[in-house]
Amino acid sequence: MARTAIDSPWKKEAERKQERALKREAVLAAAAHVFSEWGYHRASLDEVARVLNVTKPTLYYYFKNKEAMLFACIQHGLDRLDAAADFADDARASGMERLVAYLRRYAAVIDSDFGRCAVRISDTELSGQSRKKVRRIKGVIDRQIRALVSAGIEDGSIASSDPKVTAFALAGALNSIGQWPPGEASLPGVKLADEYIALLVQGLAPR
Amino acid sequence: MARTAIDSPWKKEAERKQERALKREAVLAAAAHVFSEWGYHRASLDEVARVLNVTKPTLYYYFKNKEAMLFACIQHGLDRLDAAADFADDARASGMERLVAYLRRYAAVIDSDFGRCAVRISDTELSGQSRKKVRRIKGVIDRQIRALVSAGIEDGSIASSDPKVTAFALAGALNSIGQWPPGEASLPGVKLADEYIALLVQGLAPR
DNA sequence: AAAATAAGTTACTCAAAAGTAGAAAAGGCG
DNA sequence: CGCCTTTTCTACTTTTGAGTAACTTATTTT
Repeated sequence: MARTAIDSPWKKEAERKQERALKREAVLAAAAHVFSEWGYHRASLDEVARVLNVTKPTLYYYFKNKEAMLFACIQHGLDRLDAAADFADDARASGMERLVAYLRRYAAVIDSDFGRCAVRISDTELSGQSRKKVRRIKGVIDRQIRALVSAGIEDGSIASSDPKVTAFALAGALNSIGQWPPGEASLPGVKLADEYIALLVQGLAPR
Repeated sequence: MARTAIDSPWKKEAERKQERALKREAVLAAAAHVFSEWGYHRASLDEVARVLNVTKPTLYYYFKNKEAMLFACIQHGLDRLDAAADFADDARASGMERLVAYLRRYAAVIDSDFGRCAVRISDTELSGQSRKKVRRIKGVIDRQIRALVSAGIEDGSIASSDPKVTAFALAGALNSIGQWPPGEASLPGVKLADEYIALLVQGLAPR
């Protein structure tokens, strides 16, 4: 008779590892929520713990320290922004179409706790190596946007004199969505993002 | 023989009051510089004092506490943004022309320490009455932009479906100029602002 | 010259929040 | 059961920086 997978102690260990990973993620989500609401310094770990119905030392069982939590939050947010590129890889679409698809996804990410962390909290809060990593990912994202702008210029779907500045301006405009205090908006995030993007695409001047 | 104005004790008192006011302004400028560079919480008053070649208690001779300094910085920045409206009162100009003039001035203010303080530091750092005042001024500025957008819609120089959202998006896009770390820009602030504004006016789509 | 006032300093207190040591549950496993 | 590992807690220590008390020095006024 074969041993059942359920009875295997190895399985149990994997399960526990998974539970630990889930709890770690829960800590991270709570941290992202509190950080993005209060800012990094005003956010206390006691508050993060309270949200999770645990005590502060428990958090330290999952993360080395407060900065490690912030780094993980920002990195996760940036990774999701980076992954927005997957929405822009339709080879048949024009540069403009791909850019707009990218930006819509980008805006959706920013309208989340991790996105707000990535966009609103200065990377100068991080020290040394972490800051370097964050800056690298930000550079990757910037180049993604720039590449889409350039592609649009090439195929004639976008007019821009300077892809670098345009990319920064686009990111900056969308990032400002993350500044809206939740509730102030009075518009669902997606609707708001579409209005922003429409402005950026069409411009203020009548056509 | 008449007593000379120079010997008048009253004159001297006025002079001293003026010197005190100048010093207070110097403290404020130093605070704005340090706050906008490090953020409110990471900025220490010891650092502000060091910049001025004095010691921390001296600062308390000019301001009640750290929050009062922040409030004054933000208020001053917002007042200058508000005053940008003076650049938009040419009655012969179209709504679009007046809006662009306003935005150019707005961007110039943001590219200063006080502007960066006003735009980057969350008003949730302030408590009670101060926050209320700041929010009021922000509301005034928002309505100024919105009014210009509406005027442009009326006279046909601006195309927009929603002045409220458009005003927010414009402010958000320009505010992001304040996020550029000084030096990263590699462009003089004015040039950068003009590129931003050109994008907002013309849009990405070719005409 | 003496008194009063302004301006600034040294040397502290105090509070808040990060981070830690070590005990205590909780649960699996021989 | 009794041992071992994992997880969490209580009860601290430590650090940082805001804020203050009380003294010193310079200046002005009477």
